[in-house]
Amino acid sequence: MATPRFETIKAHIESQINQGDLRPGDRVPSENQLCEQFDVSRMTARRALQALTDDGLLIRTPGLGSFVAEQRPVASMMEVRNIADEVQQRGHRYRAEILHMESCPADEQQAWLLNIKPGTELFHSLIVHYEDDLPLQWEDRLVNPAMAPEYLQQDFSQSTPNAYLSQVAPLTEASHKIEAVLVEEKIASALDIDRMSPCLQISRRTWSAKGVVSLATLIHPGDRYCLGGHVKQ
Amino acid sequence: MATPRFETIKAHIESQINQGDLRPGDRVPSENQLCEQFDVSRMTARRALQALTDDGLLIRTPGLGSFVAEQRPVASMMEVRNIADEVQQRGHRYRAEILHMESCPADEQQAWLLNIKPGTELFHSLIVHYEDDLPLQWEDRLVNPAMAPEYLQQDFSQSTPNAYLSQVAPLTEASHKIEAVLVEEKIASALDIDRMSPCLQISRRTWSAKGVVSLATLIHPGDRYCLGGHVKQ
DNA sequence: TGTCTATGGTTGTATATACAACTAGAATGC
DNA sequence: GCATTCTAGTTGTATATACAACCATAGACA
Repeated sequence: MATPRFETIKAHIESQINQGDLRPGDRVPSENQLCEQFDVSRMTARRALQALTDDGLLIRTPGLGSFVAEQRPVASMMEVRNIADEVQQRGHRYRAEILHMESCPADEQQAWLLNIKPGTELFHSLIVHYEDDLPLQWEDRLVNPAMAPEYLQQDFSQSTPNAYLSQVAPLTEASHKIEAVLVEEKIASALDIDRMSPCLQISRRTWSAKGVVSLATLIHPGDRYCLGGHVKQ
Repeated sequence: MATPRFETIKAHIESQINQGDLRPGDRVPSENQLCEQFDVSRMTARRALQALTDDGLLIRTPGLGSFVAEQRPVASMMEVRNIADEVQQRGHRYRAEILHMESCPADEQQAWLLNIKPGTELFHSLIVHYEDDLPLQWEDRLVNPAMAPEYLQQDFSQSTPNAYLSQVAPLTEASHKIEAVLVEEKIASALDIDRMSPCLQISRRTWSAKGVVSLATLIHPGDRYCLGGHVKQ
């Protein structure tokens, strides 16, 4: 039983939604219809629909049926977004300045966080992201070399580490911490702000199926960036 | 079938975890043990355990059993949490100082945000929340009087507006904005911080089934509070 | 015409059962 | 003593079945 049957059914419906064959508001086959279509028991069909509901793709109503959710689930701010896309979606020009990019041995804490042995070489990048000519984000990132061996060879002037890493090691898990901080002089000058202006600091650890991928500290000037989100139910 | 049986079992285990009868790492009764204990079928017991796993309270391993998760899941920051519960869960004493509590006419913008007519009387509260004797949150809240007519009569020295509102108008939707800011002198002194120290400001609009309930601005000293979260898949 | 009552279809809950995959520890054989 | 095999217990998947709660529609009835 390589992939469970309910996963197959789930994937089938999910792809129909993604490809537009099923549009928001459309009715999805009922549990019994799926039973016949895939030759499974009702509990199995049900499990597929339930999983899609948990993911926010479907809305099920007793007596009525299952329908494709009107609003695709809003990217919670927990979702790891790509700042280049964000900037371009706002209609501005994105560019990045790479300050630092090298391999260095992991100290005790870094090793623990990345789940590697202390002293192992890890990758370190330091990048400032710009919206037009205004610095928008300071990105300090440590990368588990086992997960992305080619990391240092990438060109991050146009793409972003985020985009690259999600390609080579699709993330399955992430933890975040969000704080308001003041920053040291080096960062302040890179972001072109006063040392006394408050910044939003996001510390993020990401996992792929095989383990910890990366450790990132993202710092935004408080007056140029905020996090937003909208949740239903 | 008022409350499903699996909900009962889930609640039972959840309370055991919350009360410390079951500690992180502890083993939870197996599916079969729960079957006997609650006189239900295995699928029902299983469903309770599965729900707890989805909530991040348990970790289940084939061949081994189900165990209380080491890390209590951090509420997604999208989730509207009750600061009183948060403080008490950390084992500290919660108290609140009510600075202001009255009804006043809605101006243009407030009316638009609360979806009421300009000039309508709305409720306004200003509360500082303490962890032990340290100010932890400045809460400036506007409430749609149609949703909670008794709002001004409540005693918020022990409970919180949050808790009260979620009782009288269970929320179905919320939108958030999170920023890093500096605060004015009045707020700084109420929070007992320097005017130059960065703060985390959360602006939150909440809906119930019947419409917009409330508009809150929450301000936390940057060095005393942060938002955290962990997402899987 | 309008109201009420079945009826069929849907999801929600629950049971009893079966087999597969995995783990730890005990029993066995060398 | 050591490695291997077996076994009991656990979770994961799947089936077949049953009844309850809910909804929209069609039909009966006034």
